[in-house]
Amino acid sequence: MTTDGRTRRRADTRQRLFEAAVELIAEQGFSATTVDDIALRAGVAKGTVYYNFKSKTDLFEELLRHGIGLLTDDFRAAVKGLPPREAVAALIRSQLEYIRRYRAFAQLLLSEMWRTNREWQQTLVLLREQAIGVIAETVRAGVDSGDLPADLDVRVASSALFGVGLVVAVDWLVFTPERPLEDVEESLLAIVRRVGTTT
Amino acid sequence: MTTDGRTRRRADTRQRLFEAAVELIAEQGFSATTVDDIALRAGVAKGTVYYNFKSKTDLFEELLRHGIGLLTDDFRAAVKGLPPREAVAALIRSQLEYIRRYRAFAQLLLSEMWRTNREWQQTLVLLREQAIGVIAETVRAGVDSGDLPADLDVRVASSALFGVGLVVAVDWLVFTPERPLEDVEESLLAIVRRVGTTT
Amino acid sequence: MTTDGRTRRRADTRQRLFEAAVELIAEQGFSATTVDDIALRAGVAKGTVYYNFKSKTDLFEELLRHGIGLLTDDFRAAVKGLPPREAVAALIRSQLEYIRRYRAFAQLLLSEMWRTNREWQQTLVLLREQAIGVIAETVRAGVDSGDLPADLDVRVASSALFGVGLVVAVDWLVFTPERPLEDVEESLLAIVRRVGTTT
Amino acid sequence: MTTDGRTRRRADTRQRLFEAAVELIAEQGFSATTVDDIALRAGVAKGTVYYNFKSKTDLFEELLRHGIGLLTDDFRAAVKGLPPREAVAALIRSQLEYIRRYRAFAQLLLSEMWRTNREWQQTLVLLREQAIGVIAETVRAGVDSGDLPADLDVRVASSALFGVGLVVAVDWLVFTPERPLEDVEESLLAIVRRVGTTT
DNA sequence: CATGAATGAGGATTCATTCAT
DNA sequence: AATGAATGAATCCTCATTCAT
Repeated sequence: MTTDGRTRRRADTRQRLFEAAVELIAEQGFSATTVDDIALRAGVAKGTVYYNFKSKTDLFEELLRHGIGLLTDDFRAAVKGLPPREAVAALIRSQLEYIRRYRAFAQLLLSEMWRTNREWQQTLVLLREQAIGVIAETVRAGVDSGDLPADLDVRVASSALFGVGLVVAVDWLVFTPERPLEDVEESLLAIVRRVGTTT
Repeated sequence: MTTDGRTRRRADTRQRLFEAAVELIAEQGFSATTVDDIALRAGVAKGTVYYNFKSKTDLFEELLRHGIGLLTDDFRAAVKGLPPREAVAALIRSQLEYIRRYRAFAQLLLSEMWRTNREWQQTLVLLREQAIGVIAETVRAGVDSGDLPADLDVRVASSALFGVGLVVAVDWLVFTPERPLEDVEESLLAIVRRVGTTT
Repeated sequence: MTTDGRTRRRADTRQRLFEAAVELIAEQGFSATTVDDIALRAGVAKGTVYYNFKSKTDLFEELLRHGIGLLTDDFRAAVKGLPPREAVAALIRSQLEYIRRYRAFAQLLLSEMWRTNREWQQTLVLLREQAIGVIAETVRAGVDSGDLPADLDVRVASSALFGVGLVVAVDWLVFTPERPLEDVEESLLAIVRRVGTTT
Repeated sequence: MTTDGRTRRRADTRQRLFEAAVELIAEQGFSATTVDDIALRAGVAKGTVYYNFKSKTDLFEELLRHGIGLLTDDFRAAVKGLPPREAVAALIRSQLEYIRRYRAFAQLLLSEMWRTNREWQQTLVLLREQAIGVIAETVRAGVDSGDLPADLDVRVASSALFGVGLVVAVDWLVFTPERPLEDVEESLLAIVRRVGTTT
């Protein structure tokens, strides 16, 4: 049908724009990436970017929403039905796999997450809450079940877990991509176990 | 003497420009920060920026050099004469204190360190080597002395240590600045010890 | 019949587009009014504008033709069979009523009539001639019949009459719409009588 | 002195930009006039426009302020110390001379004054008040002195006087510039006297 | 040593127009 | 008869850089 055809065409275009934008912004940052670059890499005319998004900033915010949405979904799927101890390991694995798959998006997050005073800061903080929320639920379950120490600050620990996972994974992919994922996973697990028992 | 007066005045101006630039770039990123912004915050005329630096990029590179130079100096001072085990702890403490003091610079590093394709990438990688080099020397000494496991990948471990310290400290200062430094230090030490014994 | 249905539908659409365009152009001017705006206010898709008119300029020119055509018709109907003196009064009344009814179109005329260098200037000057022509015929009849002074410059007087009627009426509708039409009519008549006797 | 030199240079540039902008906007309207056009005609680089004005709209608003300021000054100078009857005549003469001298600005006013919904509408209405205010003072003095009928609506009469003067003068300059100013002045005076005695 | 007016290349955004459905 | 996704030229605006003072 006409409507479907049009809808699909438009959705395709948006997807292409997302992909082009993620890569470029990961490499160069938001401001250094031009709308021309994005359109060129997506293979559409510049005007098409504006037909599909209100502005460059809008495109970026939707991108953040989309990317963190996927990560949050992965997190939820990973912990589903697992006992606390295994759930934490599953989250780490899930995060690593996500970052390996969407490396550009992860780089971009790493660059923007601890900035302040950017237009999309509010959006980003909210999205961060969302992703860290899933980790926090898992950690809390661990605390409740006695698998993790009762005095653990759930918020702080979840935030740190997220951040450490992000740097370690990105550092891996950027500087020593030949290391196997399992190796990195092992290091991260060691960190978590340790943190769990001391803080 | 006149020359001295001028030299001092100029050094002052440069310092003011450094400080203004660091803060702004930490908040908004390099591209989003304008030379006008920098001059305004430093309280000088725009032309003065160009009287003191060849270009905006040049200012930024000198900034990186200056900032990482200080950090490297701190690292060296911290480990001086210490046995391996204590030296690692001293590095962590030193990094935390540095970041608490030059928080904006740390945010800026966190944002730029894992980017690719930026003009100053080469400079930054070199500077990173410099700082991580000090950590690596210490870790290697630990391996040699048997305080750290013989199969530890020194390069990887040092890089991770640097990255984890950076992200944990910045996350701390941005999201839970009320936590005492000792608390954060404790968490980082736990991580390091654990990593040391497993990887 | 199908054809009739289509024709009527099309005529409807054109009328809706005219109305939307007149209002918007009166408010903001031709250049500041976008085809998107027009389509939106008319409640049709953008493509529909181009299905019905060759271009934005074409729509505007047809609009001018249509609007001034109506005015000229009103003028002709108003003076039909009247003696010169009453005919001038009838023209004024007619112009006022027209402007009250098509206020947006009048504003638009006021804005465009004394411009130069616009694409449709030629069209507009022609249309202006047409409307002023009717006034001029009436004035000339008055001169011929001795009701108006023999040395009156018919062209100049008619042009001024038209212009003064336009500003006074629009000023009335924009700034003091509560004034009754008769009041405004009275002022205009006073002007005309006077001008008639002096120029 | 340096500061003076700079200040003067800048003021010169602004003046050149004003002159270029007035002419172009009078011919084509605000939206149809590009900043490139303005810069080109003023003989400066495009960036200079933005160094001197916040935006194209800002330039236009300052232009309106400047132009109507001059007119208001002329009005005040014209009526200074004159008895009511002569003062009105002086105002008309003053307005005509102003329009002859700044014809482009007058055309521009005629085009924008009765629009609605433009960004600078508020500014323009205020400026209009300012100019009409001087006329109103004079008219009121005439009413008070008995030179003008007691039941005259001062606001309405002043507004109409201003509008009629504007349209008659512009019509004159656009369509019959060979007519001598005195001729036009005579017509306007006739109008005013008549209006004065009837409304 | 410092200034700030001016520049122009470059980047974000708009919008009339086209065209496949 | 109508639609709306896509286009790209035109436009507004920004900003690093220069230079005369």
